[in-house]
Amino acid sequence: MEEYRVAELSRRERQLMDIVYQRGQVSVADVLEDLPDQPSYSTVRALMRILEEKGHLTHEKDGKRYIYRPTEPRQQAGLSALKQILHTFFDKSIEKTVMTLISDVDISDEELDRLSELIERAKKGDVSS
Amino acid sequence: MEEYRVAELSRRERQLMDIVYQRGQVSVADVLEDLPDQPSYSTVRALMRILEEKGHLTHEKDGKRYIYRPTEPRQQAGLSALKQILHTFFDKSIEKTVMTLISDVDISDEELDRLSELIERAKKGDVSS
DNA sequence: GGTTTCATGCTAAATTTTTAGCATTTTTAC
DNA sequence: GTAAAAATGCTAAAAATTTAGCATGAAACC
Repeated sequence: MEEYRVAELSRRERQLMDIVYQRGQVSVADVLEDLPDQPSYSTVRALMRILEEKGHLTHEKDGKRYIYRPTEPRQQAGLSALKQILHTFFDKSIEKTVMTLISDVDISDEELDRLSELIERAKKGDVSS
Repeated sequence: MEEYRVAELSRRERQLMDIVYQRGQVSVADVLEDLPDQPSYSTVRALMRILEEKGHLTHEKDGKRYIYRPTEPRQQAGLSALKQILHTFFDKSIEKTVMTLISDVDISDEELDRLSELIERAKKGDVSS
């Protein structure tokens, strides 16, 4: 299986893969719906085919249309993306990253509580995700 | 000032901006050094100029060469990048994101401790970054 | 079954991106 | 000051990406 390397994707390809990962699975119509500018149906289909050729997508038939899914699992692709950002913007520091998350992104008290628990469990060596 | 929207960058442009953000400031030679494939000096310079035209970079003279910096601060650009990833891969959940960070990225016990403190302080309403 | 609808398959043109060459300018060294 | 070295400025070609058109095939409706 081809690994999902966002760095190797073109602008549009990246945009489509983001939609695919965000939705989990998509039809061409779904993708078109999420694109802020709307290229033609043909355009999107051509790109989906290219992404499939490159190994980033697979499809199966659902009635008369294709449903596309990423070949690399969401969790794994998300991890790669996070690592990239850690390296580029946060000196590979998880601390700096989490700091930014909890101070600059809206977060509820409940979520903070769950975060505490998460970290306490991690301290005890329970790192099941 | 032009906001740094990674989604609007081409493949190479993104690659260069990543190097700029990772290093903080760069000369053309620095960038060239960090590129895995090495295009010509002219090539990199042309791209830096384009990025400057688009408002993502500025330069100042250092002796006889240019030193480029991002116009948008690193912290802010990092936040945008994180938000994008949260949306695409983690259903906008900080919890899911941090879970991935602490379970799938190498992290020391000391770092976990500092993370705890960080979150405890945030709970008390201290969100200074 | 025939027709309509809605999807894909394939191809090629338009545009954008990426690249490098050569001229020019600025600094450095003598 | 002059020459050499090392940078930038500008331009245009090559390559890749993005786009859409038209042909074809499958499902839905009557």
